[in-house]
Amino acid sequence: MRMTPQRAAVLQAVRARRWHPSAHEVYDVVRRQIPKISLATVYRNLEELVGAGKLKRLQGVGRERRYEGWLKPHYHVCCVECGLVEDVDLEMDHSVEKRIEGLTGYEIFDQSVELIGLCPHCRKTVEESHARKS
Amino acid sequence: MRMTPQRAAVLQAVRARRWHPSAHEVYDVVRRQIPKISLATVYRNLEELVGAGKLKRLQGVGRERRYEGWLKPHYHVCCVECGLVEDVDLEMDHSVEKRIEGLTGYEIFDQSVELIGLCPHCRKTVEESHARKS
DNA sequence: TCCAGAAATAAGAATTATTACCAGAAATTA
DNA sequence: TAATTTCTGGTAATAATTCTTATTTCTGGA
Ligand SMILES: [Mn+2]
Ligand SMILES: [Mn+2]
Ligand SMILES: [Zn+2]
Ligand SMILES: [Zn+2]
Repeated sequence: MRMTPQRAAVLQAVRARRWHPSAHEVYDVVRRQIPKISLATVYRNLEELVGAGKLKRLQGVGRERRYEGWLKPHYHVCCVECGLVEDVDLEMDHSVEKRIEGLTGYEIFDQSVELIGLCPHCRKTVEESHARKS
Repeated sequence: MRMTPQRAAVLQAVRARRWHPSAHEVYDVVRRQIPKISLATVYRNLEELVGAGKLKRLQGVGRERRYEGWLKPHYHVCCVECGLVEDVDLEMDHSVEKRIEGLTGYEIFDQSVELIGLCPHCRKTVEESHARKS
């Protein structure tokens, strides 16, 4: 796999922050650097970088596919209200993997854990609207 | 929410087996009972049943949205090779939820855990192709 | 250095999954 | 019964992703 300017820009855009951009969001970022880049090139390179193990694909929260530059396994918290998906910097517990390998006969090599709830901001909003009703 | 024949058939189709059907797969099943049912009705009712807490939506593995009739929280094993998603009947560990609530300020009320790997069948296929190469 | 693939690109068409819309049917209410 | 509400089937529209094709860029050997 050649490292073209387009491909490098895509990789860097996803790695940049701890962020989980969709293809279109990556496109918007990369376009500032390479204005003529095609959306199809972004899609293609995202998938190729996943294939090469340089990016991960997020288990779909929401409609679009999202990508991940932080390769270390980690938990995600997802807000059902605003759609935010944030990383949690906490050592992951892998003990369940072994147990499930024995139970199912699968060979497990990764784990995707999303904690579903309300972010601090939406929590406030929801509590206020409850108070208004009662 | 009225329980119309269409809605009941959709609910029953998802509950039937421990399976994770897409809207179109539900459509194919329900159509045998109600041949004139519209695909839009299936989509609409699936979402309404999720809203009413009678079905759950699966965190997207693959491109279509999948639905779940087994409401008890449980682990899923996903095969990267063939796309199979299976239930694991094992009591879930909820201890991490509390820890993450404290850490992030989120209010967590659900958890979605997918164990990514190879199903017993694909495992065999992959091992054989490795042997052939060497 | 020049050339012949091979690999990658931009642009846009096509495909797929989902949602929106609407007119009429069915159920509910007064 | 008549008015109102809810739901349905059919179809059009939208959004995300993939495919196609002509063109450009790169690489390794003559
Ligand atoms: Mn992450
Ligand atoms: Mn399940
Ligand atoms: Zn939020
Ligand atoms: Zn498999």
